Amino acid sequence: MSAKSRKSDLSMALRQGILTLKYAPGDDLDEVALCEAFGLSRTPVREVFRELDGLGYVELRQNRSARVADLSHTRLRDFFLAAPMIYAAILRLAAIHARREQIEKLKAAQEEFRAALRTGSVADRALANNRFHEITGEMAGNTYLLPSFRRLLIDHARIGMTFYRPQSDDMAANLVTASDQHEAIIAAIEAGDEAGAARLAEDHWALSRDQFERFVMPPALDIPLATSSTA
Amino acid sequence: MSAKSRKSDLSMALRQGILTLKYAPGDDLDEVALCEAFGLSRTPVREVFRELDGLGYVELRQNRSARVADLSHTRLRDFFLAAPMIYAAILRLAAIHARREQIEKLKAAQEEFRAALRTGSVADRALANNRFHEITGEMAGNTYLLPSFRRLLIDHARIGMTFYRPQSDDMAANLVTASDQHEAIIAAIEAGDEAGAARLAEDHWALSRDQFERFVMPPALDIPLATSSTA
DNA sequence: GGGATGCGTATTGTATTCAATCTGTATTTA
DNA sequence: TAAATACAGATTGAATACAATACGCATCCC
Repeated sequence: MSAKSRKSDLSMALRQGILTLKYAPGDDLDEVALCEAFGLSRTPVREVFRELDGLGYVELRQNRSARVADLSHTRLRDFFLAAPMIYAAILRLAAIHARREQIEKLKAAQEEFRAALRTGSVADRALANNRFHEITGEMAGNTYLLPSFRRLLIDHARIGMTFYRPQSDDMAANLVTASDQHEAIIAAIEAGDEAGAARLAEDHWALSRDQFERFVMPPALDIPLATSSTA
Repeated sequence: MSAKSRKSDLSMALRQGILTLKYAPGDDLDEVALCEAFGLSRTPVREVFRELDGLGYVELRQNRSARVADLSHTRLRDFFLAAPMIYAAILRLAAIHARREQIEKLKAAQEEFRAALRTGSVADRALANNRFHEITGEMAGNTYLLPSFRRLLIDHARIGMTFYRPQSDDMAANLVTASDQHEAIIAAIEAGDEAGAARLAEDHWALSRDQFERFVMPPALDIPLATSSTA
C-alpha cells in the first residue's frame, strides 16, 4: 500500500471518527499513536492535521497536541443561527445547478440513508445523512458558501450523535420525517424548484432544532425526590 | 529572530502579497525560493502552504507546486451571488454583538482607510479596506459564517485591485462613497441597529458590483475605426 | 511531419534526526 | 502545610536526508 493512500486513509478515518464522536470534541489526538496505526512518519500526519484544521475538524495550538474541534454552548447557538440561512442558500443553488448525474448520486445517497435507518448503527445514520447533505453542497457548487456549509455539516453530525436517544419514540418518528424531507428535497431539486428547495431547507433545520430543544429541555421528572427520612 | 516569527512573517507576507496581486491568481509559488527568502526549511514553509490552503489563499495539488487561488469567471459569479447574503448576516450579527473595544478598533481601521485614500497606494487601500471588514467579521464572531466571509474578503480585495482604474473619475467618487458607507456602518453598529447594518451591507456590495460592471462593460469607444484607405 | 516513448533533471513527498518547549513530580523553603 | 522552583521525561517544531513523482527534451516509430 502506497504512502499516499495511507495518508488519505488517515484523513478519512479522522474525519469519520470525528463525525461519529469516536474522537470526541476537545479530545487530544496522539500524533505518534496515529503514525504507528497508519504506518506513516510524523510529517505527513502533521500535514493531515493542518488540512483538517482548515476544514474545521480539528484545532491546532502552538506547541500543543492537535485537538478535536470543540462544541461549546456558544457554538451551538452560532450553529442554529447560521444553519438555516446557509442551507437554504445551498439548496436553492442546488435546485438551479444540479446536473443529472449528481441527482443520481443524491438518490443513491438517500437509499444508503434509508438502509442505515433500517439496519445501521447510529454512526452509520449520521455518516449517511452527512453524505446526503455533502452532495447537495456539491450541487450548489459555490466556492464561497461551501466552507461554511461543510463546517455546519460536521457539527450537525456531531450534534445529532450527541443528542440521539434510541429509547425515545419521538426520535424514531423524527428520523422517518427526516427521511421524508430528503425525498422532498430530491424532488424539488429534480424539478428545479428553487423556492421549494429553500423552504424545505428551513423545515429540515426546524426538525433538527426541535430534536435538540427536546433534549436540552426534557419534560420534568414526575417522581418525588427521595429524602433522608425515607432511609 | 526566532523560527516561529519567521514562519508567521512568511504567512503574513503571502497573505498580503496575494491580496494585493503581488502573487497573481494562478501563480505557482516557489517553495525553495521562499525557504531562502525567509530563512526557513521546507517543512515549515509547506505547513504555511497548507494553512493558507485551508483559508482559501492558495490551492494545493498532488505532486504539484502550491498555486495562488484562481479567480475564474465562474468564481466571480459565485462571488456576487454569495457576498450580499453573507455580508448582511455578518453586519447584522456585528450590530448585535459588537463590544466597545471592537468598535474602537473599527474606528481606527476606518481612519487608516481614509489615510490610505488620501496618500496610499492602491495596495494600501485594498489592505486597509480588508482590515476594516475583517474587524466586522470578528465582531459577528460566528464560527460558521467566518470561513466563508474570509474567503469573500480575499477575493474582494483581489477583484478591487484588478478592476481599479486610477484614471477614472468614477472610481475616485466610488472610493469616497465607500468611505462614507464605512462611516454609516460604524454608526449602525454602535447604535445596535441590526436592520440598518444589514441594509448598509447590501448597499456596500451594490457599489462593488457597479464598479465591477462598469469595468466589464465599459462605454463603447466613440472613435471611428481607422481603415486602410486612410493610409 | 506528427505523435508516442523513454530517459535525465528538477521538484515534490516522506522519513529521520536534532532542537526547543511543555508537563508533571519531587524537593525545598517559608 | 502550602507554594514555588528546578529537574527529568515526554512531546512538539524545524532541519536535513532520502525516495518518489512529474516535466522537458530527445529519439524513435508510424
